[in-house]
Amino acid sequence: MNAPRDPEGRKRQIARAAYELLPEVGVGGLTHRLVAARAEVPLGATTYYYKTLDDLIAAGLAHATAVLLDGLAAWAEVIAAGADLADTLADLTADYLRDRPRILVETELYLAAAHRPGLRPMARAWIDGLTGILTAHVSPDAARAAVVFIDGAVVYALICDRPIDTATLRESLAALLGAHRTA
Amino acid sequence: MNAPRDPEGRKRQIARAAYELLPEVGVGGLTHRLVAARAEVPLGATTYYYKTLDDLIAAGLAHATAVLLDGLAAWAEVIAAGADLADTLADLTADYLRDRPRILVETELYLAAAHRPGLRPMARAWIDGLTGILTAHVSPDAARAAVVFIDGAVVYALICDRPIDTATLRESLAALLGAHRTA
Amino acid sequence: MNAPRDPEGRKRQIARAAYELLPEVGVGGLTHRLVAARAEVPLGATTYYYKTLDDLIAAGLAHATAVLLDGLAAWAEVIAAGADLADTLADLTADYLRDRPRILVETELYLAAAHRPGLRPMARAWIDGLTGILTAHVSPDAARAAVVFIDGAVVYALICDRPIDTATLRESLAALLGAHRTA
Amino acid sequence: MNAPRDPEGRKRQIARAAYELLPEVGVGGLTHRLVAARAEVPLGATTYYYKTLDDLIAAGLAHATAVLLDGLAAWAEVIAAGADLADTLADLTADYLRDRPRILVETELYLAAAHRPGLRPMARAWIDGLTGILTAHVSPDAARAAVVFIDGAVVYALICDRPIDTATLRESLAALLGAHRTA
DNA sequence: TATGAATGAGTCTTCATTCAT
DNA sequence: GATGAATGAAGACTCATTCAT
Repeated sequence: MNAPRDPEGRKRQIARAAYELLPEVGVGGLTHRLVAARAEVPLGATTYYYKTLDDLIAAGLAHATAVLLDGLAAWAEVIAAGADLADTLADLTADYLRDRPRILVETELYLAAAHRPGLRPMARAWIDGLTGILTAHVSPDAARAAVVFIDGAVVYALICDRPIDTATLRESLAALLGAHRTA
Repeated sequence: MNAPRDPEGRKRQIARAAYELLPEVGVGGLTHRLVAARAEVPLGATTYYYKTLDDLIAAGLAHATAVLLDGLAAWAEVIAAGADLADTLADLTADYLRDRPRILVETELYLAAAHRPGLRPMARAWIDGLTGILTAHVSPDAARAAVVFIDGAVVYALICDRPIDTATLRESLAALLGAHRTA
Repeated sequence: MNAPRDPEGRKRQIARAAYELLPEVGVGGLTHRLVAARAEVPLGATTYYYKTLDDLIAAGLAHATAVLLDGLAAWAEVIAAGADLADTLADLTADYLRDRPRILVETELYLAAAHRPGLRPMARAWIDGLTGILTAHVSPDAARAAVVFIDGAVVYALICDRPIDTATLRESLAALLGAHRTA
Repeated sequence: MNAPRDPEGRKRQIARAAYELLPEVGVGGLTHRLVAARAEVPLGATTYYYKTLDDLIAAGLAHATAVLLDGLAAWAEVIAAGADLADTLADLTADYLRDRPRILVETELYLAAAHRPGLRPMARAWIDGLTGILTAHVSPDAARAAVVFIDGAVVYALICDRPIDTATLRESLAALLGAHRTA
């Protein structure tokens, strides 16, 4: 599908395929063959562009991180737009929680990073990014508390089918953002 | 260590070895061989007692769940003892977050359950258990919000080396437990 | 199901289970476990009564042979009753060909006997038995030719779904029984 | 013997080894390892070219079928040459029955096809092929009867050490080819 | 006598990785 | 540069068989 004479594109295409597969098969289920098939490139291409399986996994997770950060940029805009912070954040979070592949891949990233320190900067990018955005409006502690709560809601959504509803999110986030104010 | 001809003990021994390995190698890294070596039983014993690798993983996670619930019973006692709820909970959580193998295995359980619905009841046991304990003191929504926050703190601790400090935990938990009061 | 205190019956029960399984899984698919499950006896019973898997297979095939010879006795009666030989034989054969498990197990027996000379007497029992019955009415050569044809019809039925029809059987058998007359 | 980097040849070589082993160990006794050793290729090569054991077995049986059909082509020529049909066919059959590996593998094919419908077309190739050849000279029913008889002689030869002698074959085949004439 | 536990050999199969082309 | 072939290690799993009880 992609001309062999576009190395950059090929490499991205492979990383993207790895990213797509992550929520489906998990980090432990990723293989060169699976990625090659999904990316519709020959098997050799996957090892050519990513020397080892770990590299390939890292590439998939890096792509995931990029997507997460893209999403974060959107959050930043909405939040900057100004309405009530807890409200806005609750809405954004509720939307996010409905995107199961995304929260799955985020959690895969976290757990992979827990086992391999090399991946931690990527995992922290989401946390730090969102914390940074919120810090424009509340204290760092409050911001971090909100982020922690949101990540708790993510894992909650993974196993409880029915995620926390928006109203509850709003109330909790309001409480957290309101606390620490004096800190 | 465990004499043959003690099927019950043997089976538990194997499950325990699987449990021990989970934080070290993750669900995806668990193999019959690894478990057999750790449990110091012949390879065949692992498949004799647990027909498939999935069974073996489930056994390890079930053991983990039992340990988590044990821990929860201790929490229940301390909480019942009566001091300020947010204080107590913050202390318990802070201790818990320092037990890296434990929070690793909890997260492994969550992610595994996310992929395999059959494991979800085990994953929910912790959440529901703690929620139940807290519901004796606060509204269900507040209880659940606190639990969500604690689980967020767990994944935070996994990748940020330095967990949330006790004071921040206390303040956040107090805010969450205090909110929802009217709900 | 069978009282442990009826060794003879137990042994027969196991052999019978092996026999039942043969058309389903073939000689190569027979295992102690499968037989134990089918016979509803503990695993140990299968190895207790039949030292080795080969013994167990032989027992199943011996049971099959006994069944085949029983069937042959019925044939002998019908044939002795007197109607036209080719007619009678064609009818009997047509019925037989419709009993797929039976012709499957007969062929399993043949092939197993082809590989293991020790089983050949059992395989020959059917051929020799039927030949003997027919020899009362036609020359040995004609009898044997008819038997050979019938066994050809058996393997034909195995793979062609639709067996040779009775009319064709009758005509062929009549021709074979009529030939060799001078021999 | 066969250089790597000749995929076609390699694949054929493996199929051929499987084919050679079939009369020796039977379908049930065929393993990747056995085939790899016989073909003098590494173990991985067998699974590289034939994804599953079933594929490997099918490949061996397909090779067998090809050999059978080759033999049939020779029969066609001899038969076309013209001498008395029953005579010719009896001679060809007698020769065939002396080739034990060949008749073993033919029977393995039949039985395997009995269990797995996917293999039936291969099993029928021989039957249909020979029937077709004979149909040029006699009625379809007569042709098929002769083929059935020949296959009966095959299984007979497998277990009776001494196959039917040529004279008897001739007489039986003559009778069968002569019958059905009016049909 | 009878049986469930136990095990080690052996099977299929998958895959990361290497390499010739 | 790119790729399909190639392979050896490793894994899950099955089972005949043995043996303590």
